[in-house]
Amino acid sequence: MTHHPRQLRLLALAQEQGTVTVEQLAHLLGVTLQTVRRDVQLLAEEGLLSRFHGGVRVPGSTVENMAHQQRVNLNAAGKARIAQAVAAAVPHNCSLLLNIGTTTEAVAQALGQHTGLRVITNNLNVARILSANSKSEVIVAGGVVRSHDQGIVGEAAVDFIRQFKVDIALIGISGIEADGTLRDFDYREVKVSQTIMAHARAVWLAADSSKFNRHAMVEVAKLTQIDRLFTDLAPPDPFPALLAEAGVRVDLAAA
Amino acid sequence: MTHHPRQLRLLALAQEQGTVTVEQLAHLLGVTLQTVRRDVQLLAEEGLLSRFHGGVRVPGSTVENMAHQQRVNLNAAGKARIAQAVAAAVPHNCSLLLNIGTTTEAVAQALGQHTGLRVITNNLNVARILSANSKSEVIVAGGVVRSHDQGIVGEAAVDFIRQFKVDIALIGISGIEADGTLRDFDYREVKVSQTIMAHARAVWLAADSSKFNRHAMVEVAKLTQIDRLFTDLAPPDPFPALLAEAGVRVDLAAA
DNA sequence: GGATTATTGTTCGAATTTATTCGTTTTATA
DNA sequence: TATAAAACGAATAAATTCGAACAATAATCC
Repeated sequence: MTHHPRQLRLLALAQEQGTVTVEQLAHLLGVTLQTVRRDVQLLAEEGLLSRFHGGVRVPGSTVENMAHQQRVNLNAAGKARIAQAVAAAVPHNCSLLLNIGTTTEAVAQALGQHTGLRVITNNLNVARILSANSKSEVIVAGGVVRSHDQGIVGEAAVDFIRQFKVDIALIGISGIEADGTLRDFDYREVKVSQTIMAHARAVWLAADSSKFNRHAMVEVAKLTQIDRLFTDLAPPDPFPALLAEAGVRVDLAAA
Repeated sequence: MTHHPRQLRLLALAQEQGTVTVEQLAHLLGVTLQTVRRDVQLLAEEGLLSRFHGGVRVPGSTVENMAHQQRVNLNAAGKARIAQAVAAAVPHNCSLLLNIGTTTEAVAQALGQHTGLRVITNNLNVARILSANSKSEVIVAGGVVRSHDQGIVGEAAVDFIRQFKVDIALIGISGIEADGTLRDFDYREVKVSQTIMAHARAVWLAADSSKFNRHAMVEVAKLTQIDRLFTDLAPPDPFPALLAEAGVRVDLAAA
């Protein structure tokens, strides 16, 4: 006798939301609190869930990636819309390079239904999300794992990525400045991102509205190197002019 | 005796819908609940269906994703004890290679408090677990991600690992046979494991009691290549003699 | 055609699951 | 720290589902 479908739905809900209250679960599943508690107890005993007073969370979400989880939640709705737009633009059976960033992770999630993709990434979260989709092949770059965001950086990652040439590079970024430069915080990550861009036939940038005029130290690239920009709100001045001048096609994933 | 057409239709319906209740099936097939139950019992015994209270599901639709989690729970207590023993034997500030396997994941968990470790792995779960511990450096091998267990296999991973030479290789394995061979199921994973062993000054094997006399296809190594074995129960005959002959030091992590 | 076997439907007690109630434990707030 | 509110888990009753036994029907064989 295997799990009841309701229990699987419960697990899926927990996976989706990260944490869910017992009350939410009872409402979403259409059963009483007590039934939810029974299911939760069972699933927790099997190690499929961790529970806390009032609800459950996916197991193994330590304090460490909570900081990361919170970043994921920053403008989550906007990122999800961007991710949907990107996914809609990505054809089946093509090759992709994805770099580090919560936006690219959202895109990975949205690419779950694609078939025949070949995805190369230096982001362990992207690898984990996409490898659950057995219809696509996931290749992860080797190198040192950065603890705070599970990103792989360093010379080894750069060398690894140099082996490939893909259809589309999908880049997330920390900030876009008014002078038309894309910037990031970590020097090593910048090296990887530059390599990714150099080894793709097209470069797409996914950046939610909070990235405009946000300052970061290290220059990754110029806007002119970008082919398409996916964002959730119309960029503020002076970016529309800059983008037009750089020949960047802008895809607005509005609410 | 082959299957009744009705049973084939039942299977098709289950495939279509993912999950179906017994009642739905009775209605759709135009037979009584009892007949459906008889069919369902038969098909479930043949492994063609998984049943739950009230209905059935195709085996391995949603459940497949949980397979890994469930394997983690197999003899979880034994694995945890082994992991503690291994962690106690690993000195601080040393370099390690960890391969794929739920036991090595348990070890990774147990190594969380060590400082100054340098860990190289082809297991994304190990990387995730250990990268949360910022006092150690985690290096992940590059290559194709195997979806069912987040392991990295293939030529790229082998090449990557060849760059290093570490103090200790910690190996998990699928089965240990009575002829003194260590075996695994996936040919590509075997290649990685062999490379890991070749690039370490000492080879430690972590294997819970269920691995003895368990059959797997591909030979990874001989017992003679192992320096230490960590297990949770005294090995059955003829392994004590074999281990002594091979000069393997056995560490028993008993309850 | 008649006897035998296999399959399906019916009935009913056993087992499982769910909802309700209530005392206990945990968490939040003054 | 004391108090109130919320969440938890145990117990029980109601509802649902399961499986076994047996009768009815269909299929097969001589």
